[in-house]
Parts: sequence; C-alpha cells; structure tokens
Amino acid sequence: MSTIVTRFAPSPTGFLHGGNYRTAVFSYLFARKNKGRFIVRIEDTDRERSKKEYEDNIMDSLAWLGLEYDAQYRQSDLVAGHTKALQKLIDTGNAYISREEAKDGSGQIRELVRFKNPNQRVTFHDIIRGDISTDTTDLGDFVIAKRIDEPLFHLAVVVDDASMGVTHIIRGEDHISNTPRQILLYNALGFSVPQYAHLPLVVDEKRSKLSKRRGAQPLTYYRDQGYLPEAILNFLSLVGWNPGTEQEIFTKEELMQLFDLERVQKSAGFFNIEKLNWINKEHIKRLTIEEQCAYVERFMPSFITTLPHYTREKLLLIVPLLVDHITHFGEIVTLAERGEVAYYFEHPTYSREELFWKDDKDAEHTRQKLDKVIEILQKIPSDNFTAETTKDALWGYASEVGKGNVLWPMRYALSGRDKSPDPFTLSGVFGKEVTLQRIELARQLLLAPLS
RNA sequence: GGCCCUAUCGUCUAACGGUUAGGACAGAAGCUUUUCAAGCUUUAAACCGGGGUUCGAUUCCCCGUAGGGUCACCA
Repeated sequence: MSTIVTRFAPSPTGFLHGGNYRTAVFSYLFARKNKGRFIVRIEDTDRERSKKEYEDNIMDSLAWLGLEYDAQYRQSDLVAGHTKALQKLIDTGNAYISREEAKDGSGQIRELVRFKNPNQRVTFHDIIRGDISTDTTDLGDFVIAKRIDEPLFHLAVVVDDASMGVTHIIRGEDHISNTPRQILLYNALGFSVPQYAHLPLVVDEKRSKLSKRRGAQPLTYYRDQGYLPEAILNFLSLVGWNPGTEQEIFTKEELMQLFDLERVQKSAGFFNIEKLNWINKEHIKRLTIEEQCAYVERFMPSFITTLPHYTREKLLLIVPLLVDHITHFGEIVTLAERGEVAYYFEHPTYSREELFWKDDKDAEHTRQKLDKVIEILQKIPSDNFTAETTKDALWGYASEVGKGNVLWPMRYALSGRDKSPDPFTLSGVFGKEVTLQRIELARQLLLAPLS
C-alpha cells in the first residue's frame, strides 16, 4: 500500500475561521493516523485578493494548533507546471484558447483557456457520503486559465494534487460540486483520480456556513482569548466526528491514534462555543500549576501586576482559586476588572454594612466574633498557618455560635468582597500576619462611631 | 430556479432491523456550604411527515417537507 498523502490548501484571501481549521485538523489527523504525509499548500493563484498578512496568519494558526506539516508549497511558485499541463491539454485537444472580451467592462480581449467538456456523467465515491453522481453537461466548457500562464483554481488544484501525490482529498462539502469538473481534468491529463472525503459544513447558530462576514472569528482570536491549542484541537476534531466511545476529552496523541474517516458525520456541525468552553476548562484542569500560572501571568492586567505586594510566589498560591472561575485565560482580565483579584495583593477597602451577617446588624456582636477569631488564630504558629489548621482551630467556635456569624465577617474582612473563596483558604494564602492585619482592620471599622 | 448534499433531545452526538432510544454541553432541582465558584446526585428534553419492504423499522427504499451547499475570467 502506498503512503497516504493529505493536504490542507487554503487560499490566503482572508482570515480563516474554525470551520476551515477543522478541515485542516481532519486532514492532519488522517495522515498521522495512517503514518502518511500532510502537506500545506497556499493557494494564491488569485493575485489580487491574496495577501501575505493572511498567509502569515494561516501559518501562525497551524503552528499554534500543532499541525506540523511535512511540506509546504505556495501555488504561485508552481505556475510553470500548470502552464505545461495547459499546453498538454491544448495539444491533446482537451482544451482551447478562447478569445473573449473581459467581463470587467474594459473591452479588453483576453485569451482564456477553456476546457473542452466531454459532457459525461461523472460518478465518484466519497468516503463519507458514498457515490455521488453528476451530469457535467451543464458545466459547459469551463474556464481553466485566464491566460496560459495564469491558471485558475480547478486546473491548479488538479495539477498540484497529482504532482504532489495526494491520495486523499479531505475538504469541505462546499467542494462537492467542484469535484466532477476536477475529475474531468484528471482524466484528460491522464492522472489517476484520488480518494475524496467531503466533510460536513461547520455552521453558525443560524445554520449557515461559518463565514467572517457573519461574525466567525479567526482562529487566532481564540489564541488571544487564552484558549489552549490542545483544547481547540480537541473541540475541532469533535465537530463532525467521534470515536464511538463516551470519551470527549482527548490529547493530540489520542486523536492521532483514534481518528477515522469512516466515523465522520454526514450532517453539518455547529460551532458551539459553550462546549468549547467546557472542553477548554477540562484541558486547563489537566495543566500543572506552573503551566496554569504562566498563562495567568500572560493575561494579568498591569494594574494588578504593579501592585506593591504582587509577587509570582503569591500568584502561584492563588492560581488554583482563579482557575476555578474561568473557562479561558482571557477571563482573568474580566475577573481583575470586576475587582476579584486585587485584594489578594493589597488590603481591601471595606463597607461597614457588608461586614454584618444577615439579620444581626449589631456591631458589638460582630466585633466580639472577630475578637475571638483573632484570639484563636493567634495561637497557630505562623509556619503552620494553613487552610487546614485555621479551619480546625475555628470550626468548633463557629459551629457553636453560628457559622455565618463568624465566618461571614471573617471572610469579608479578608477579601472585602461579597463573593470570594472561603476564609480558611484565604487565610492559608495570606499567611498569619496579613490575615490578622486584615481582621484587625475590619474590627477597627466596627469600633469607629457611626457617622 | 437547475444540480448536489443532509435530517435523533436546545446543541454535539451513540445506535449500523428487535434498546426503558444511551452519553456529553447547556437548563432545572437537590446535596455540600458563611458567599461565589467548583464538586456530587437527581431531573426534564429527540427519532421531520407520509407511503412502502419486513414478523418487526430511528435504522433499508420511494415521495414529500425543511435546512444547507453550489451554479465566476474566486478559491
């Protein structure tokens, strides 16, 4: 059996969205699964619309996703071969030069190369959909080059795929209608026709093909939002495919092992951001604390990192707390902006009213509770001041006089927030000195006369 | 409109003639709990319609219906 060769052939005429990369992922996975080769070919035959910026974005995205390729081509470098093929088609009577007025209204006469359509019924076997049959008569003598040295899509694709030995063409369903005319070209050129697998489309919430016009984001958007590449790979591979088990979280290696064209869906898949968020969170949980911390640092806004008590050691302690509240690391920014990060690195400012637990608004009562908390915590040695030891020390007292009465003011004293991790966790993170300082600060507030 | 493709919970999907139609995300409820989150448990939720074939159809065939793709001197 010959080596399997697949390719990803994007045109750099815009930013590519998740649906496009899903195609790349399937081609890549199929090649790797079968120990084959994966080729990237930039289809830039449309010189007006192709831009280096887009090409760079595509290559960056592939690298980020981890889709390493065995070869990379730019179609514009391959024009000599296309011209040769065109000449051959003309020589064999399968194509002809047609002098026509340009459609742009300029009145200019162009020497288009048209394919002499044999008007056959073309049937091909699609790995995903089975046999697909079309009558090519209504295609007419379609144009395959603007000039003999200016090839168009169909011609260029066929010549390149044949010369690169591509065995499996894995692409979107929107190419189904292109396939018959490309097969006609394969036949006329005497090349053997590759296998086809047309993937179901990836659609948006309105059930239509993902497109930038309709708000689909380029893949780099997700990178910039702090999604993990392995999570995106995982998510993309599951749009239109599943291994038939109940496993949903996969590493890249597992995907390379499991992927199978036979199990690809026929119907369109929805780019479901909520599922992506869940998958991303699952992957975040599988990271080491160090790795999580590196991501958090990358997204932490400077108004936090410039706080006087901000240190990496401290950040390392709070990373698990932060990670609990996000699905992607970009959310660190919102968390910080909502004021849910700063209190870890500086004393909070308090609202007296918030210090009271539910209906007991009596300052004297609350102050007594805090006094007792301070008294109990004082006895814990600072080198053993952890979430566990503080909880053990306080639990009995709190249970006795009502947990809310003790733990709410304590927690509020530590965070200055109506929502935060529990007071024991915070104590462990802050250490004895800071913990006692903050509780004392809140206690002072209760001693001050009401204004 | 022509041609082509598709059709299971809101979403991603399992099932490859016989199941109480399974799982996951999202939703709801409960537990836990000082708050938020996380976690655990429970729950609601689907075979597009009509004909066949068959002892038996979600599954196979046909016709509808709906959705999508494509009809370039773009790719």
